[in-house]
Amino acid sequence: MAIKNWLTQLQDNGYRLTGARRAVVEIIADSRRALTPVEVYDAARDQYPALGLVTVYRTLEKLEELGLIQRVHQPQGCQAFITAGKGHQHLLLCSKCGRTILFGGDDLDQFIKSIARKTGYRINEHWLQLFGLCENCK
Amino acid sequence: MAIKNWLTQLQDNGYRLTGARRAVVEIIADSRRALTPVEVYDAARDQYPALGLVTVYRTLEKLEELGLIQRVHQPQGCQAFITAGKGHQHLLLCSKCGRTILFGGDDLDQFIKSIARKTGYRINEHWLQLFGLCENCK
DNA sequence: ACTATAATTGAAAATGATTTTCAATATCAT
DNA sequence: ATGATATTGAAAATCATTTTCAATTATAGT
Repeated sequence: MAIKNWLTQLQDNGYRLTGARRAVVEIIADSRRALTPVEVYDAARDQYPALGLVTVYRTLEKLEELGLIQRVHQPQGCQAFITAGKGHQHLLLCSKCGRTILFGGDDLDQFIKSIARKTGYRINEHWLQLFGLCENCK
Repeated sequence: MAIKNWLTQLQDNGYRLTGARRAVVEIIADSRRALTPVEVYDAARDQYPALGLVTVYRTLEKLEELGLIQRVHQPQGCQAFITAGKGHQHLLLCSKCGRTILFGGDDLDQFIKSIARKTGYRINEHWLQLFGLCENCK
């Protein structure tokens, strides 16, 4: 029931609940693939036909700001979004069907610490994505 | 002397050597920051004023195809390029000045294998970027 | 060196994605 | 219910990228 929760969060942060937002949230909160704004637009119009693409952009912006979705960077382009999950998460994407798994990754800490030591950088953000074939597609 | 080498590689792959290409290669081969097409365009015109932005796009395309540069995905956008280096490399970017370090990362193998086991995916590509502050900026 | 051929060029136009503007509409605290 | 104000979608504006095309230029063969 991520949908209810997301809607509540929008409201708690001073945003109004509208049909357009409900439709966008329903599509993206439940998706197990990263979706582009246009894909969200097309899917959400089944439920809310008056929806405008501009509103999709604006809603995605707010959901990202609240940390509910994250941008997914792929070889073909970087304008797709997917659920952010709790805490820091990494992505594993199927390059054939797009199905995506989120997984935690604090196991990386050791690795990152050693890079920081070697380079002298203070590392404060990292960003890992894995690509491959899921069980169905391989 | 990466420049000479890059030019040779272009030629060896059947591409002609032109002033425009020389200028683009000189800028990007030596940069320690990721550059957008427009940044390359502006910088390269010092040396070759007749250069067109279209040619920058086309040259970057070829350099990427030859594996000499790689696309850099950043929070602000994904259209910047930087030297690819040899073998598989990861990026460490300074979020303030943009200075970028490339480092190898086969230390990740263990981590990736365990994810593959847990998820059932066959993982064939990965992609890690670290962000932080370099020694000067921190 | 010279020539013929095909690759390459830059300008302009076309495309595609995203953002801005704006008047009409819908939400929600009262 | 009402009114203040956030939100909406359409159209226009903007911005990055790609395509088209005629002119130019690199290079292989002479």
